[in-house]
Amino acid sequence: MILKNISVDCVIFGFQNNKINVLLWQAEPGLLEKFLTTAQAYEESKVIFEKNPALKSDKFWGLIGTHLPTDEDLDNYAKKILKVSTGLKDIFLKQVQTFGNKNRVPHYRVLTVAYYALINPEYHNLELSSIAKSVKWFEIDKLPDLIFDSKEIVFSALKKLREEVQYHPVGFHLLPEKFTLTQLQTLYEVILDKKLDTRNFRKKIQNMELLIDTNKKQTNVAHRAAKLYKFDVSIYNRLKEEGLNFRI
Amino acid sequence: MILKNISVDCVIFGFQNNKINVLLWQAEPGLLEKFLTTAQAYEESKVIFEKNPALKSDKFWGLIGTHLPTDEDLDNYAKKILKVSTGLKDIFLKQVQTFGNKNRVPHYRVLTVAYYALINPEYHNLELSSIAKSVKWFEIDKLPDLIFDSKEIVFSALKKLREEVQYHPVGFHLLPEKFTLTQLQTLYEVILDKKLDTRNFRKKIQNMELLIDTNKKQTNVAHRAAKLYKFDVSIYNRLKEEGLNFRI
DNA sequence: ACACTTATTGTACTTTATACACGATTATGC
DNA sequence: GCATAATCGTGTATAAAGTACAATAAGTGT
Repeated sequence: MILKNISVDCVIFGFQNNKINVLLWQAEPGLLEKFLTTAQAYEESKVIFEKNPALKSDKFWGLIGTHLPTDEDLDNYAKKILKVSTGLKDIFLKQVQTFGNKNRVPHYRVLTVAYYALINPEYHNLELSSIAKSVKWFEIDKLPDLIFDSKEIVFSALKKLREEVQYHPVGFHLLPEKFTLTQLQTLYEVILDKKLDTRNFRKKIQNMELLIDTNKKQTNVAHRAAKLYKFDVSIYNRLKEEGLNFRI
Repeated sequence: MILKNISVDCVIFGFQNNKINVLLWQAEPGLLEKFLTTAQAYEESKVIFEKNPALKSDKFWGLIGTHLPTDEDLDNYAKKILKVSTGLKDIFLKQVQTFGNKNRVPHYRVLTVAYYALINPEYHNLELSSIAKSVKWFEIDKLPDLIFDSKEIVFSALKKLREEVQYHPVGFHLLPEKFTLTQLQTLYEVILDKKLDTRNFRKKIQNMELLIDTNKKQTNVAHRAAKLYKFDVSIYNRLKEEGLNFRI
């Protein structure tokens, strides 16, 4: 059984080509349910799709999500959706908010609990996902038309990420395991939409003592190779508890 | 019609006797609905109560809230609940998160969208509320047993308030229109659960240029009367946009 | 006048933020 | 092998903000 009035949608962020990207899909009736839940829920979900022509449109992209089954915990179901749509587990995932205006979706009443996820580009394995054919990355400032209020949800999630990144060490989930200081700086610049001073940025980061020099360097770059760093997990965990100040 | 799987609950915070207080009630079947919605919804809600003996218990206190009707916007309905339960409107109100574990409420499946509200003690007019007889203030560290996972919801809301207060000018909603610097400091001390240095606190606040001296003083106090301040609304609004840094 | 209670204020020191520019290193093309 | 192109990596001086700390002022009540 599914809860017809409740959907769970994921705003999946990636960081590619020095841009924030969002993973979207063209909803195919019942596709997610096939991998996530029971045959009955699959059928129920197809009925909902049939009744709502707007949902079937292949002209519109939307957020990856589906109705919540009665026998699933909310947070955990969001994790499952991520697993099915990216092929990955143990991804950073956080609830954004619940959208519940009465006319946000035509013809039927549904509340959407939105989550956002951050994906490390090193482990993008979309080929391994169950719905690989229907999904695609879009740069955040080049989004296509989105169905219903999905664009509002994306930008609410982005706003939340932007706030979060200033006080908690979350942005790091968007980086590969080993990364350069320039990558880290660019990530912050992109999320905060602000140019940062390199020397001051490095001073600040290094004062946190969060980074460990891996003694490795970039290879195959046509310029001076940058050092590669990784995170000190124990300090990372402490900062996650205590918060950090990255209002720059 | 009401959405049987969705409830909206409000964690209403007040600041009295130098303590954070929470407004709770002993749910009476259909009471809120009577004032909020249609006769039909009232009947439906009573049926839900009848089917779930735990909901009728008068041994337990709980959060003020009810099921969401199909024809109400989510955020707006939370506002209505506040109006009915406190007699006040234009109250600070913010969504906390949605709680959706499958077994959080016995015998039926319900997601709770939680909000928190901050009430200015000057305008407590609980006598004027429609459900005045069933509600009561409790100090946050002397809560009674709460029904279901309500206590978890209260502390999630408190955590959210505690985070919010460090970066946005929200705590001020808990103060009367004119207040002393000592009141303001105590408020921060209570929310952050931390002793603050008076001189440094005042320096910090006054650097924000947020306060206006009303040229009035406390009366009827058996000691030197403190000056009364109010907020500069334009600077308050600017800080609401830009954020502030109150990590002390 | 005196005791009692809370309000108000300043300074020295430490830490953090900001503004700013050039030599070092690597791959490539000639 | 050497010039070029591209990015990497670093230091210092100044300003701003945070921290630690305690005496005097202004009311009320007796």
